Amino acid sequence: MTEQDPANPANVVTRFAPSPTGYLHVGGARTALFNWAFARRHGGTFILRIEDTDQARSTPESTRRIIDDLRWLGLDWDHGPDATPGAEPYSSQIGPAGPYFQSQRQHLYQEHADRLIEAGRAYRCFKTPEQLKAERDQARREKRAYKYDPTEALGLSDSTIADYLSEGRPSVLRFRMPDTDITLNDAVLGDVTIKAAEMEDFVILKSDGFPTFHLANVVDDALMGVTHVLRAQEHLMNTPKHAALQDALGFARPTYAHMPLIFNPDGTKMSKRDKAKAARNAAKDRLKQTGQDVNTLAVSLAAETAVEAGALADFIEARNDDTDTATAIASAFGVPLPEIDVHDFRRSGYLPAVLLNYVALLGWSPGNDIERFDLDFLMQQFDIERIGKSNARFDRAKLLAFNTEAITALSPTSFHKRLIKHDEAEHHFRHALGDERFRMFADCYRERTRTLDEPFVNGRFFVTEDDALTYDPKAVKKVLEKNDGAGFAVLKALADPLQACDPWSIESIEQTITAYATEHDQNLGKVAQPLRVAVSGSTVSPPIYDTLTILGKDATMARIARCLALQPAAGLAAEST
RNA sequence: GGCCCCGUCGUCUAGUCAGGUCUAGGACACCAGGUUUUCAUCCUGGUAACACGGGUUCAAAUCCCGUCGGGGUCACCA
Repeated sequence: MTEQDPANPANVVTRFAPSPTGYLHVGGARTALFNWAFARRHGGTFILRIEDTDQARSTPESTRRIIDDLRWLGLDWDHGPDATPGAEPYSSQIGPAGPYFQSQRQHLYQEHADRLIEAGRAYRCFKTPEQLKAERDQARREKRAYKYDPTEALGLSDSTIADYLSEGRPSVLRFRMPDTDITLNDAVLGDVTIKAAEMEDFVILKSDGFPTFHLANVVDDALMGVTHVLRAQEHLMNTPKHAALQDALGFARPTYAHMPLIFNPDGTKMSKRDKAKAARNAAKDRLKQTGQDVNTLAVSLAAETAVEAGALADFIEARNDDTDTATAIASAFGVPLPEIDVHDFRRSGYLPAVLLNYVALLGWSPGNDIERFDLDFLMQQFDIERIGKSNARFDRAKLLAFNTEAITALSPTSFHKRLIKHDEAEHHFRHALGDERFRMFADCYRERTRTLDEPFVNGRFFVTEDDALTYDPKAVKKVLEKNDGAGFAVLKALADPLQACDPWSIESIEQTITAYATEHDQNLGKVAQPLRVAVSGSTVSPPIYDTLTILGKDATMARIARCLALQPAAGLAAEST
C-alpha cells in the first residue's frame, strides 16, 4: 500500500518552470495550461518557478512579462512569485518551498553538488570550452560520434585539483553517469530505454558557480515535492540525465509526460526567429525600394523608434534577432509580425480563453467530438492519457474561427468592456470618440468582427481627420465614377436631405435614405455604397446608418462635400474611358 | 551521421491500448449554392485520409516485422 491513493491525490504537485529570456511562447502557454489543469483536476498544487540560472540571458523584465501573460490567460498558481498586481515578484513570494527563483537558491544547488562529490558521483573538470569544442570538431571531421571522455579529469589527484582551484583556474563540476541503461516510464510515450553508452558525464555546476538546468531542475522538483512533470518532447533526451541525478541523490522520480511539439504551418519550428525574419524582410524590401544603405535606414528608423541606430543596423544585417527590435521595425513599417508569443495574440485581439482552448487541442483531445471548451471543463476533464504523441502544426485560421465564434457569443456589455481594455492598450479610439460614440462603435462591430483588434483597423476612418481621409481609387472608380458618375449623383442628391436630418440618429438617417431609395426606385446598395465610400474611403464599413451616426453630422457632411470635389468634370469623365 | 520519438482528410483530431458496430466521425480550411445595403456573420450541400510493403487472423486503421517519411537530441541554453 505504498502507492499513491488515486482517490486521494491531494499530493499532486505540478509546476511551470519558464526561463525568463523573452515573452511567453504559445508552446509554453500550453505547457503551463496542462500542468495547471492536471493539478486542478486532482486538487493538487501548481507552482510557478522561474529558472533564471542563465546569467547572460535572464532578465527581470522577462519575468514580469511572463507573469503578466499567465495572468492574462487566467492561469493562477498556488506557490511562486506573488501574482498580485503591483507586487514585486522577486521579493514577494508565496509558498513553503521557496524562494521560487533559481537565482535565489544557489546554496541548495551547492549543497547537493557537494553531496554528489562526497558520494563520488561528481568531479571537477578543467577543460575549457575551447578545448571541448576542438575535440568535438575533431570527432566530427573524423566522422566519429563525440562523447566526453572523463579519463583525464578523473585522473587528477586531490592535490592537483586543490592547486588548480587556488590558482583560480576555471572549472566545472560534472556528474558521473552510471554505466547501466536507463529506462524511463513516460506517461505519454511509454517505456523508453537509453543505453549507457549513449550518455556522457554532463555539467551540473558551471564555471560561474551557477547550476545547469539539469541540476537545478532536479533539485527543485524534489525539494518542492513535484510529482508530475508535463513538458515538451524536446526534453525527452534530458530525462535520463535527470533520472540518473534523482537516483544518485536519493530522490523519487516524478512521473514525466512528454508532449508533442508545436510547429508552424509549414513545418518549421515556431520560434522568435520567425518574427525577426519577417521584420528583416520588411527592412530589406524597403532598402530595395529606396536604394538606401543600411546605415541611412537605421538612422531614420532610430528617429521614429526607441531603438538606437547601431542595434537596428545589426538587426537588419542579421547579427541579432532581438524581438523588441523586430517589433519596432515592424510597427514603423506597418507590417504584421507572425504571432508567436502569447503577447502577440493578445495584441492581435484574441480572447485568452480561445487561445487556451485552441492550444489545448494541439496534442490533446477530450474525445467525443468535443472541441470547444473552457478552463472549467479542463479542470474536470484533463488527463494525461489523452495526450497525443505526434507533433502538431499551429493553424491560425482555426484559431481565428474559434475567436470569431467566441466574440460573437459575447454579451454586448462584455464585448464593450474588453474592447475598452484593448483600446487602452493599443489604440486610444475612446479618447478620440468619447464614451457614447465609442459605445456605438463597439456595438456595431460586435457581431462583425473576428478579433478585438479588427474594429480599430477597419474602423480607422472613424478617427481620421476629415481632410486626411484617403480614398481607395478602386472604390472611387467602381462605386462613384462608374455609369457616368452615378454614385456622385446619389451623393449630390442626398446631401441636402441629410443636412436636414434632425435629430441626427439612426432612425432619421434610415428614413432619409430609404425615402430617397424608394423615390428613385433604387435598391439600398446603390445608395449606401456611394455614401460608404464618401465617409470611409472604402467599400467596407459597418451598416451605413450606424456609420453615419457614429461619425456625426458635421463629419458626414464634410466628407460628402470633400468627396464630391473629387468628381472630374462631367465631360472629362466621359472622355477618359 | 549516432541515439530517441512519431506517421488517419490540406491542418487539428476521434477511432488504435481491450481487431469486427469504420462503405473511417468531427472541427478548421477549401469548393458550390442561399441569406445579407458593403464587410463580417449565418444556413445548405460537397471534395478530401488509415505513408508503403509484407505477415498474423475468418476479419487489421487497429497486432508484428521491414521500408520510406517527418521530428527531437547530441552545449559551461533551458
